Amino acid sequence: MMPASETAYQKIRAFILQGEAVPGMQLTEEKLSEISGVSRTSVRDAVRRLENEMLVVRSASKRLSVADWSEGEVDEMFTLRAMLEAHAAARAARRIDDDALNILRSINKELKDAVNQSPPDIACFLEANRRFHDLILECAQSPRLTKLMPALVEQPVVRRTAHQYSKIQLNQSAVDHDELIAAFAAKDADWAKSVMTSHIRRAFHSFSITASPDRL
Amino acid sequence: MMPASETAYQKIRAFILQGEAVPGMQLTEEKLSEISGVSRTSVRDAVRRLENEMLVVRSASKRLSVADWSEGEVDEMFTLRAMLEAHAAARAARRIDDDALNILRSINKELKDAVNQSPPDIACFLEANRRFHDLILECAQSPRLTKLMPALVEQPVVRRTAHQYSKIQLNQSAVDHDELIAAFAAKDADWAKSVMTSHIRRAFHSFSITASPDRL
DNA sequence: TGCACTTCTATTGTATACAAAATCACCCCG
DNA sequence: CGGGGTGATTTTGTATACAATAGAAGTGCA
Repeated sequence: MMPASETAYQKIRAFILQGEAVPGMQLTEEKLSEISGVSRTSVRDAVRRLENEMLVVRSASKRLSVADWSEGEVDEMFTLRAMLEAHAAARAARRIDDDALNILRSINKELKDAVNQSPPDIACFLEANRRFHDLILECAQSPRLTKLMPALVEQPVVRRTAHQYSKIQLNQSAVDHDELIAAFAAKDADWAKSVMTSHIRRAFHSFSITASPDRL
Repeated sequence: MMPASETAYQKIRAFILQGEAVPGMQLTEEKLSEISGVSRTSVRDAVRRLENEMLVVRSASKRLSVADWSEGEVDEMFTLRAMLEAHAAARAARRIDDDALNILRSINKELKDAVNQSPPDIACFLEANRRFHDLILECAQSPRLTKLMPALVEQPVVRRTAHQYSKIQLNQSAVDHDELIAAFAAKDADWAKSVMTSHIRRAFHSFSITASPDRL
């Protein structure tokens, strides 16, 4: 049996990321308790975690709401994420072993398979993409980096775009990943860093373009 | 009256940072509850915050202990801090106004006064230093950066060195701050970024040198 | 009508009691 | 003696009840 606070965390997180919640909407602990089916104590625990990931925010008077970030703040998020993931890639390049390298290759194969479905299997793609980046983070062997990253990925705003990626963009991701793998295989930290920076920043701009219709 | 969880947070934090706790030492919620004089509920709240700042860590079996980082992890911490504070300085340079600039000047004056005492007033220095960096962070206007920084400053390990700064090192900090202020006044983001990078990395190496005797 | 003041209600904060899980100490059996 | 299991003890997890506080709604007075 999963701990109640973990249940609450996952349910609330899904509630926020999978579209049932609207950015800016108010949340009460009572409501979240109903949604997740556990007591407020555990909900509060879960909310703490979500606060750190900046999926929910607390107003001056301690009331909770679903995070809603301005365009400028989304820019900043991608900038920080690019900095930190690039740094992680550089560290990983120096530390990665053949096992991890092979796992990366196999994950990226899954990712390509997902892209080549018609239509592309976005859920699978996102899942493989997540595992790919997570493994790199693990190879970087930096507990601090591992702690900081969750606040920079999977923001509420991301869901607006997920299903709008074009096949070309999805393919480009796979190509980027291949080049990252090459950089890792060569143990070239600078190369890995550059590729990762481009990879994240390209995703950012794809995001901006495909997301903007939402704001029209 | 301060909220109980805030009381707990401050007391436990002081307990860890001001030398009563030993890195690696085990902590129980019960013990922390006694130390802080509030119930375990509030202690758990406080502990969550401290976990995010990575001042305490949780073992696989959920037991708490005072964080204890390897040399390599301290290096990584300073590297990340240098990256993020430099980024913050660059943003601040583009956004800072005359009011904030003047406050920075006045804080740095306090800092210099503390250094010029005989012996230098370290507590005052650290306090002014903290406010200086905090104000820059505020001027950077990046909620994410603000969220991430606490995990990169005031680590348990820092206290080993605080009182070992030489007057030369303290003075160099004041000089760095002056140059930062100049960069801000000129709204030169690149300049500010470079100065901040040097500032943090110099502190890191001063730390390494003065801290190493502890490890002999 | 406008505005302060005062209930009343909704929401968060805290303590306590109990449940679950992990660790430890001990004992039994090989 | 040593290993494994079993019961006791410590420690963390969760729920519930109640307290404190913030927000909303109403009320009376100028």
